[in-house]
Amino acid sequence: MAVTTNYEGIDDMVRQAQRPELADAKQQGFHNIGDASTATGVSAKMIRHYEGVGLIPKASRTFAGYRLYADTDLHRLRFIKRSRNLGFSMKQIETLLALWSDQHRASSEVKKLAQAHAAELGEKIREMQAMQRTLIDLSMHCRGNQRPDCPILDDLAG
Amino acid sequence: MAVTTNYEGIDDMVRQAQRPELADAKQQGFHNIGDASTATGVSAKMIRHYEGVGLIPKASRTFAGYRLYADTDLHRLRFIKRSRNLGFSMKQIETLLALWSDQHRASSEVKKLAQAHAAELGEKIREMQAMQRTLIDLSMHCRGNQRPDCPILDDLAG
DNA sequence: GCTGAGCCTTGACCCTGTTGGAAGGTCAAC
DNA sequence: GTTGACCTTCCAACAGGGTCAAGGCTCAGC
Repeated sequence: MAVTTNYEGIDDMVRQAQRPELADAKQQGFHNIGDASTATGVSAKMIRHYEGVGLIPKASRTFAGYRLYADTDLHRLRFIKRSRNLGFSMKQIETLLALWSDQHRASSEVKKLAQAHAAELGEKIREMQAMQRTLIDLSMHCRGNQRPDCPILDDLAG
Repeated sequence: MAVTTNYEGIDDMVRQAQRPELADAKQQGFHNIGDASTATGVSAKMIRHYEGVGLIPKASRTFAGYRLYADTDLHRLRFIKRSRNLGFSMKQIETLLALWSDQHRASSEVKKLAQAHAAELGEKIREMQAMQRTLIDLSMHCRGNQRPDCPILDDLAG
């Protein structure tokens, strides 16, 4: 079927140049998804998800289809992980990543984002504290014994 | 097709006894879903949802299929609404409703649930406060000007 | 009594945001 | 050859919000 002669191994060489074997890639400093996961603390599941929603670039693949990650990718994943630990949403992290990649960003933009998020947190904290205060208050007025009368339920019932 | 003679209006009377017209039902003190929604502050959408997940019993219907709610149903909806305002989860509310309906419950059970929820809230509040403190701390060290150097991003990057 | 306008309700479906899990198949390594 | 890691795809959770087409209800006008 081939029009030109195929020297043995040529196809393999071409393929390998584009889509390496896993062992070769690892020797060149790449990581598969499992290694990337343990190295960053981000689950493999979430790494795939982040790729799906565009938070990280599409990973290159081995010939067999395994994802490959360079050190810069791990760096990015750790950035995401730390941002999530601070409670930033995916959308906010998207912005943070863009600002991080932009060498000419103004630090005021980052500061504004961080402060806005801190304010959001403060709002939620206040709401939850109000709930907590009400619950504690109701509990204090409930004897909590074997009797059925209960001010907590009475309050919920109106 | 009918085996027996049908006196005029018999069918209507039977039907109406089981599945009334909306106007008749309203005159008897029932409410359609829109009225129930405005009376309780629970959206019609969520009333249907609560019925779907079994939090409230299946509503009776008019002949045309409209849901009908008695005052006891509104009472139950208000109970749910107040519980949600205090941050109880659906599962917790299910338990609260069961306790509410149980005339022989011990108030200690309700108190335990309320205190457990208050403790959960406290845990979340502490987490969010830690996030907030870190964010404020980082922001204080960021000049927030036109220069690109930013301790916030530096920290996120590790 | 009839018709149309303008609401209201119905069920079904998709979307939010983040993560876990399961199924069914392929690959690598021991 | 077996086992574990990885692949994709689909489903689930939470507590709702939004939208759609189809049909019911009410009231004004004729």
